[in-house]
Order: sequence, then structure tokens, then C-alpha cells
Amino acid sequence: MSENAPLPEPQASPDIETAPPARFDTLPLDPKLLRAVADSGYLTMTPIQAKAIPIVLEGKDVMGAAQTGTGKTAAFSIPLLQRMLKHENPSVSPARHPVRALVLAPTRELADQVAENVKKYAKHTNLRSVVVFGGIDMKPQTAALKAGVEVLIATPGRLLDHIEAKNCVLNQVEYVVLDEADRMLDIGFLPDLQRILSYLPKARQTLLFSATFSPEIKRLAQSYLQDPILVETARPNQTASTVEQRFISVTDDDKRAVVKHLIKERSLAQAIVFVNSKLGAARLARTFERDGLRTAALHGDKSQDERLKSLDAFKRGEVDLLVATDVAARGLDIADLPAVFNFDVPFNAEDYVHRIGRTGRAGASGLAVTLVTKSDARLMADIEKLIKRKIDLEAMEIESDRPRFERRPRDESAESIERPERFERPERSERPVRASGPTVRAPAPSADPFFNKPYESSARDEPPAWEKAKAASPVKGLSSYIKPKKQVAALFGVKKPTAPAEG
DNA sequence: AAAAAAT
Repeated sequence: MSENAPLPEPQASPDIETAPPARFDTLPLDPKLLRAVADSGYLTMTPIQAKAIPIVLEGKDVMGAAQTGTGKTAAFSIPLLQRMLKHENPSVSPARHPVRALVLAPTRELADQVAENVKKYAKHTNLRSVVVFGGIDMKPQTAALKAGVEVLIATPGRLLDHIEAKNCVLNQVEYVVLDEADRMLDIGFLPDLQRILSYLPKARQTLLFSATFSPEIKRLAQSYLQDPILVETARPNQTASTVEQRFISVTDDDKRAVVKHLIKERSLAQAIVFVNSKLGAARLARTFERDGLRTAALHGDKSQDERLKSLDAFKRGEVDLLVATDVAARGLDIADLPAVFNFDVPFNAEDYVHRIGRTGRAGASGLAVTLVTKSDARLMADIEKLIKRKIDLEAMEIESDRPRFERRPRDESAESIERPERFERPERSERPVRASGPTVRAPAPSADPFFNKPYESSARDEPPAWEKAKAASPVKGLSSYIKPKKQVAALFGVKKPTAPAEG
């Protein structure tokens, strides 16, 4: 572990950002790998790939920071496979092949996805890979491990189970990757991670990849790396420029109506709706479903089978909305996802960057809408600081012209029976919004003193970051409103043409 | 204020 000796600063990697995009086939890669890359349809490298691959091929430790959706998985898996091929020894019997590369990920779904990618790039080689994670039967994983694998992809808890059951031996591991490294190094994961690393040889190549690296994590990460090369593209902690970010000032009661309004207004085919709690995700998914939107939920209280099914249905376009906790915030690659909603502002600013990184991937455009209530001001300031951007809140007022307690009956038979539902109060957000007339206003800042002084409620020792920024800049920041261009239209009756009959 | 990861 780290001693008191000062940690070496990572060396800067050569800046090749100005060079034209390099093709994969200019790399010194085995034809088997080049063929797999070509099969995948990739021709040129993304900036993180162009920078990281040659360095990984040299055998150096790497700390890689790049925007979400820019191909970090390929950036480490392709060169690692190349290095493994170089030393391949086909004369050893398969049963004696030890695990040579270990990839750790913070969620089961992400581990699964990384494993798919590794398999794809390794398909023409005889390197075998397997993924192990919790929530599913250990036996097939055990059988695969005992048959022998070169590349093991895992979540920490289940891997420790397999280690303790002696299903795998990690004392021959030559390469370790921490995907979403800042999460793997955070307090919740660190003990497991340290135990796992204690089983590995010290002489190895270690790679850390993430879209966000806080200074503290960067420092901590140094103690797991040897003479690391810091590979950064653009600025770390940055969001993709192709993502349109909107921040809308709302009350809790109006959140759902705003989501549905924007889905309709922008004709969004699909969206992920992020919430902060598992229970909240389950509840919100049910109400959206009741409103006729095809919805799936993804959170840690669901069985692993349900989790995979939800994600799969969403990826295949069988559901329109995925209501998820931060289990879905990181790394998940969902092709052509047009929008992400932050129904709740995330507790960690880093997770904001990761959440909205689910859209606008691979250069596509995306929309990220964050619903901000008065109690979110502090979290918003953290986000503003992290992404180094001034955030303007849009006002969007939603009004009702329908009695408050009226709601759509669930089915025909229930229509005549007006019975109160147990455990559930009718929600104000069940109201329709007014179909016509001026429904949107941009109040003068003084109309809502809160956003002028967002921190009054919480006593703080030091002035919040945004205050300094504001003082330094004549332009208004978080406290300024911008006028929405469009007025809020009626939302109820919003139904996807593809929506199946419910019930 | 929570979530994730082992059962």
C-alpha cells in the first residue's frame, strides 16, 4: 500500500489530438484482432483509443479519463488481448491455463456488457473469457472457471466468493483493469477491492478507466499504479458536447407532467428516467405504466433476472421508458438513446456526468433534462462546479383544470366503482396540464427568493463555490431564469402508438 | 437524503 513517500506525478501522454483519426489497422495488432475489430464495423479510433492503446501495448500502467461513450472498453480490451496473444503458449494444457487478465466493474450489468465486448474482440483467438457476478447461480460460473479462462470479468463480491471457494486462482494475473475506476475506489467498494488485489501478483500491468476522476481518487489511484501514464482526452469530468443539457425548475408534484410533456414535445422514442431511490424507481415506473407508457424499472431490489430482462427489453425497444437508480448510471451502452431525465438530481455530481453519458454516445446527439426543486440547490452547485459550466434554470409552470382527485380508472370493470386505493394517495401530478392559455411564466428572480439565496437553509463554514464564481463573473449563474420558448401543452392522453394494451 | 456489490 502507499507509504508516506510523495506520489509521483503521472507523466503527460503525447498529445496527438490534432492528428487525423488513425485507423485501427495502423496499429501493430494481430490479424485475428484486426479482423474482429473490422467485424465490429470500426475503422478509426476514438481519441481515447488512439492515445491509450499504444501505451497499453507498451506495457505501461494507465489512468485513462475520457468522456462517456467514447469507447473506453475497446481502449483497454484490444491492447490487452494483443499483449496476451503475444505471449500465448498453446503447448500448455487448457486446464492449466491460469487467469491472466482480470477486469473489475461496479455493477453486474456493466460487467456483463464488458464481457460481451471482450468476447467480441477475442472471437478469432483462442483466448477464453468468462464473466462472474452475483444474483445468479454460481455453478455455471464455477464450471467455466474450472475449465480455464484467460480473461475474467467480474463484480467484486462474487469474485471473492469464487476466490474463497478456490474456483479460480489469481496468482498468475498479469493484467488488471478497473472499469469505472473512481467508483471501484470509493469507500463502499474499497475493502473488497483491496482484498481482491491482495491475491494478485505485485508485478502486473494495471489500467484504470473512468469518465470522472476526482482529485482525491486520482491521488488514491496512484498507490495502485506503477509509473502510470495519465491519458486524458478533452477535459476529464466533462460531458459530451453533443448532449443538450436542460435544467428545469419544478415542484415535486409537477415532475411527471414535465417528463411527459417533453417526451411528447420532442417526440422522444425512448428515455431513461433516473431517480435516487429503489423504492422511488419502482413507484415511478408503476405510475408511468398506468399513464400508458411502456415502462420498465431497473434497480437493486429487483432480482437479477428481472434486471437483465428490463435492460434487455429497453435495449430492444420493447419499452419506452426505463426508470432506474444509479445502477444504470455508469458505463451502460444503449445504442441511439435520445434522452435522459434526472427525475431526481443525483446525490453525487460525478453521477450527473455518468447518467447523462447514457445519451449522446458515439457522437450521436442527445437530450439530458434535469428536474430541479428548491431543495436541490446545493447539489446543483456541485454539478455546476464539476462540469465547470454555468447552469441556467428554466421555469416551467404546469397548471391544472381538472379536479384534483380524479384519476383514470385502471380498467373497464373498475370504472363504475369509485373506491379509494389503499396505500396510495392520489397524486397531484396526476392532474392534466392546461391545454390552452398562458401556462408558462418566467418569474422575476425576486418572485422566488430561494434561487437567489440557495444556501440559506444549510449552515456552511465556507462560502459555496458558486458564490465565488458569481462574484468573479458579471453574468448571472444558477440564480438566473431563462424564459422557456414553448408553452406547456396538454399531456394526458400521451400514448405511444406502439404501446400494447395494458392488463 | 442513496445506490451498488455476496447470501
